[in-house]
Amino acid sequence: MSYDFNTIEAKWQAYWADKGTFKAENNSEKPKYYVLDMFPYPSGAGLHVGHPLGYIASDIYARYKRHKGFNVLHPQGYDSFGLPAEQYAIQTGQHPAITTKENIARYREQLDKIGFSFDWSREVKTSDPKFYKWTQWIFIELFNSWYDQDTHKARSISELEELFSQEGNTKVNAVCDEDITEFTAADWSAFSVKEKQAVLLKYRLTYLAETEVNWCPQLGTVLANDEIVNGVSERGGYPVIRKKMTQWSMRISAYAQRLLDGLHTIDWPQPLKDSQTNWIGRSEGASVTFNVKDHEAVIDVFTTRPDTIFGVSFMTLAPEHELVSKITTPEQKAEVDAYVEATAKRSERDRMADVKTISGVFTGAYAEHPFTKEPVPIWIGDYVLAGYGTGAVMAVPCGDQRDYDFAKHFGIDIPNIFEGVDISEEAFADKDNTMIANSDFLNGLKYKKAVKTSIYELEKLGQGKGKINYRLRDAVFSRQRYWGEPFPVYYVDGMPQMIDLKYLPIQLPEVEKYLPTETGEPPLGRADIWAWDATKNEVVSNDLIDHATVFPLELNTMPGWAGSSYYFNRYMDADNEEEVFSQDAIKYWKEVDLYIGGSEHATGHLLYARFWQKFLFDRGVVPVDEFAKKLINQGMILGTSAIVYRISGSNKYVSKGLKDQYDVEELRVDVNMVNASDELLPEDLKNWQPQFEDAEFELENGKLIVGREVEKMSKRWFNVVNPDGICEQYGADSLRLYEMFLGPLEQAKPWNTAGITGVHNFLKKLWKLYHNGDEFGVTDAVPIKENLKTLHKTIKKVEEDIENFSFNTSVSTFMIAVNELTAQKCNAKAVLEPLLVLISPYAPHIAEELWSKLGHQESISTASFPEFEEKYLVESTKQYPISFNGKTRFTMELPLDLGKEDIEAAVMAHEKTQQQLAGRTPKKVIVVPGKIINIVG
RNA sequence: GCUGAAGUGGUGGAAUUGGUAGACACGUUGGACUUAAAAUCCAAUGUCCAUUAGGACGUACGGGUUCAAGUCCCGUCUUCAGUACCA
Repeated sequence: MSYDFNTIEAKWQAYWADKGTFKAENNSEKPKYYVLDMFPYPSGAGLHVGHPLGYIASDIYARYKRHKGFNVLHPQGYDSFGLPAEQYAIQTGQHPAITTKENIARYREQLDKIGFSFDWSREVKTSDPKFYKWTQWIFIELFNSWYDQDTHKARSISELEELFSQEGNTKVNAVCDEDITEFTAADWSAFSVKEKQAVLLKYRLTYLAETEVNWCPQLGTVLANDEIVNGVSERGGYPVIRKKMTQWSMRISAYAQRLLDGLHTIDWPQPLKDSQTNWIGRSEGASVTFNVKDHEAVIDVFTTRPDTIFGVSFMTLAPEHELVSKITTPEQKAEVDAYVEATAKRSERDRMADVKTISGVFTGAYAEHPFTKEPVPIWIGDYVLAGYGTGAVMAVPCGDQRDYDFAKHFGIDIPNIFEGVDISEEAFADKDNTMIANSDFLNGLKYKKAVKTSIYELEKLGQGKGKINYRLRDAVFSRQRYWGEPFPVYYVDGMPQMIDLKYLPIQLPEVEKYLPTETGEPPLGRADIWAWDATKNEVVSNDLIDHATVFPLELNTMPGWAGSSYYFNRYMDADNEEEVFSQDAIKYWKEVDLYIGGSEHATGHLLYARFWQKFLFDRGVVPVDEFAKKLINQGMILGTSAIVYRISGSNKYVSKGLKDQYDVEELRVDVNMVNASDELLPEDLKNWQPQFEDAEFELENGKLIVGREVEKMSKRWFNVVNPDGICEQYGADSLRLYEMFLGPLEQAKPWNTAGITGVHNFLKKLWKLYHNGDEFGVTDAVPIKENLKTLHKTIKKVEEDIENFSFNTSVSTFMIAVNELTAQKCNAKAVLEPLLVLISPYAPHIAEELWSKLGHQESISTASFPEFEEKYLVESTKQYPISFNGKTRFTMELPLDLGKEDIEAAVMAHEKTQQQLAGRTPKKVIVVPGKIINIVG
């Protein structure tokens, strides 16, 4: 009976689906364990072999944990709102919901073939109204909250109103907009409803604000910082410009410090934590206020080096700074205007590409040094970024290289305030190893002391204070797109109003086209039925808008990260229609124990999800403030492209070894045509594409050998390998084993289909081990010692491997075990039965099949992982006495697979042992089979 | 520039964390079986010297610590990833 993997796999996949084998219960005697994958965006291209890598790893771990007696939650779903479906809709008119549905069906089919132990009864789709009802609800919760810096948590907005009516806003220490004016309790009660709403909006955790945004004209939308790569849009690579728009924003900056602190409590990869730390960008320093001479205006700057304040010889404002137009003198106006205009025109990309050119213009205005009262010239320069700090710097050329270069370039003074330091060539940025000089009260002080003293003196003057600045900006939450969550928001007299949970979800309206309108409004501006009747509480036709009872609805939609910021919690109670999830469910599952996914989400999804989790924690919705205890980034699987060499100007192809004799062009060809020896059959190439029909060949040793290149798996390189094909040809178990066998989970590694025969042969050998010819061959024979040694060594190794997530080495361990047991002619059930449980997480289908042949009625997933019994590994005790010439000379720890005989043989065989042992007791003996390597001590 | 990770056969990668370097697999070569192919099985496979026995050298490069270094320390080089005028 041969190993018929296609039949076996189809049989068990149907069995698992039918019996609901992997359905998790929300209560159990067993301890819980939650294993999660980052849910996929269902793209039209389907899965390639790189996509399931992380899913296979998490599936192995989930199945392992079930064997270890845990109640395992292992769900899957789809991040199904997004740009590609919308782009496709714009081009074809096809509704994105239809495209998305088709893509999901295709994904599901592909996923099912690999034999994952997902609990599909909990499936979520972010584009499903049943799901985005709760996305809208969380948005409303954010709207109804503010951040209290005294208690370090988000609180209900009604508590804030209470505070305002009792004591105004002067004592409230909230994270809020900067343009807050103070008011008393009396003022508050005198405010109109609209005025109150306007004030509260400045405090809410999600708020409307005129913000300068990254506008991408080609995509017709706003992009978040993490959606921009090298100054162009991540998707499409289109240029991005700065533009002011009224947008919803999320006050994530309120959580900057807690997002940093939380990193210490979670087991995530260090590089990922580092990039979040950099992204949040905490820096300690001081804010300093400079008065502008002959103006009412002041310039606030942030500096990390208040100790160098006496080294200030000029100030620089970002060209976009609001004071520029106010303070520029008439003489300088023309030059300044020209410069401002020039920088605005320059795209972000140009500005980044050229960081070396120094440019700037003097405004003609002067600020006053807070201590010396000397005039400080005010310049503008594009090396100062409007988006960081206050968009203005106090320039200390002797201590900062950029200020130094600027000063040199424009011939500005470079006063030296460092003791015994030469600054004739470059700035001195080293904080330590010097003392401050020429600085009045700071003279002779070292960095730390000087910082403290300078802040103290600034505070005395009322012109500065210690400050912690974060690079993290509030996150823009509006997108001018169709295929996203609609906001549950309508506008009365220009003020946003939330729609009550009772009437959610507010579903996406139908539109004729998915493009922005001619007047530049988002696609929802095309909807005819998109107004809110506040009496009937339903969406009605725009024609009915009367601004008394029927109002316009928000036209923007939410960004891609909205749904992915809490979906992991929704899985816990995915069908709940009353609540986002029940408190019972969330208190039982609490958080994700193991989260596996790509590192590209470091500063996007993973930061936003942590932010929402902390918010929901503050509001008592979730019991823990970090959503994932442990996270692993799986490495990308790369493609191994195949290259043929065409003699330039001809249609003749030469084998790789001959290419240097000619002037050749390289052409990528479909990797699936190439065999394990890099050989390509000329016939296959001729049949592949019409351009090769008449191809001629020059072979080496009768073969056409292709060149290889490792690069990202992509259609354009013809190096995409599809998992369905692999499953058909070798089976899902082979695919699963091979993906693990390729190398360490976290590492990037190239795919090469040829190598899969190794693991495939292993499965065939495994099958044979349980069979005797055509008969099932497992017996009740008593296992011999060697059998047990092999089994227990394998248990120990595999368990260690899984706990350490080194899945690649356990595949080798299985191969060794099966080879050994085959050589030992083992057919003992006592060995072969537990061995199946070990292999089952990796190759579940074959394990189920053999398990049922052993007479089990239940799925192997209910079996418990075998215990490792040390006694079969070593003869007696760990400290084993070694006798020599009839006398016990020393005891030693035995290597795992060595017995007493091995050691004694080694000792006897070692010529020098007698001399070495004469008169001393060795501390340690290094022994390998048949040989003593060294005696120490 | 900064931060992080890593350099081991023809290839992917092992190495109980300081103890036989190259497990396991691919590929290659030879052999068995077969009319043939596929499949399967057996053997060899780091480099160099030697007919053999055996020996020398070997984990990017140069030093060091140690009875013992791929592993620890110092210096150099290279590659990959992330980030970038952050005041």
